[in-house]
Amino acid sequence: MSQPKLTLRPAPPYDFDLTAGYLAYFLGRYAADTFEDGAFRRLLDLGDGLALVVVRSSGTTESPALEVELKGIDLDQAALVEAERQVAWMLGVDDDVGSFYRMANGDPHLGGLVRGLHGLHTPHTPSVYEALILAIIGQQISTHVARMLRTLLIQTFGPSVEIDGTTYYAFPRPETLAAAGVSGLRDIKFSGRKAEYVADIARQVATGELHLEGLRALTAEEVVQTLTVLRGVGPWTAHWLLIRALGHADGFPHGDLALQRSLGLLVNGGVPMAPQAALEYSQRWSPYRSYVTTYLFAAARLGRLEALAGSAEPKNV
DNA sequence: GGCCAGGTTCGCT
DNA sequence: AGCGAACATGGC
Repeated sequence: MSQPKLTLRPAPPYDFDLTAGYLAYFLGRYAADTFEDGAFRRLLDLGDGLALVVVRSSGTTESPALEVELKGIDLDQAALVEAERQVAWMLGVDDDVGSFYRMANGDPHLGGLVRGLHGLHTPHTPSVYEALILAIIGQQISTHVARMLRTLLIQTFGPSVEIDGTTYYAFPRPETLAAAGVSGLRDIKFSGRKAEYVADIARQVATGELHLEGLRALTAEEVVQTLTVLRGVGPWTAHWLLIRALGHADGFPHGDLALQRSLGLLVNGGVPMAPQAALEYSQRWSPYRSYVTTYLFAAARLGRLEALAGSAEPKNV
């Protein structure tokens, strides 16, 4: 059993604790991702086999370095390269926050938000498919319930392996979810509607009818157009994927309740902004709205948003 | 128990 | 086009 190691050098500034923490929703464990005791762990499904990646920081925010360990299987060179690519993508190591910071520092509301989260990069899901399934699960339900459903999905249908006494789960393959079908998903407490959406998309991906990775070649507008054709996918989900799966810089899910509240705290005297008002207001942050969204969610999850609340008068909504 | 929660679809004007 | 209601589930 080989245990290759490699080093990643993220684009500074890069705060590993913040970025990996955000990926795990600052809860230590979230779905297939864990970040505990300074180590980010995730079981990757490389097609040929499963590989547990363990990542730790060996640098600083201004001079970042990550040590990556691969455990659990004998990896050939191609799998090694693929695992490295996926980890780097997940942890946003190539994400360059410099131009966003320059914009934010000239903005009356973003300065404090950005300073408190210095070095947070946007993390990504390994596949577009994973982000899509996770996003649909998260629609309209509380973050707590969403977390429960996501964990249940992964632990029921995800490929797993036991390493050093701990069981790790990779994200379920589309053919597994397609086979589970609506009834299999209903068994793990999905609503009928969510079960239909997820089973249908999994089936389309499994058959090759839907090629989600192909979205990487498209513009943001084309991505939204393509995705919203799918049943169960609206503007919120499409924009969420721009940010979390595709690494676009200017996604903005203005239909998001939490985003409307966060924005209200930041710029609207605590009054949540209506979706259209939020969208219009956000134009001034283009083309960096994905970063604004990520930083707002990070601040909210860390309970820091109230401290940043501006004194601006409520705008008409 | 009733109400709400990090939307989307469907059926009405 | 735009608006309201239904959808289903767990937690407070």
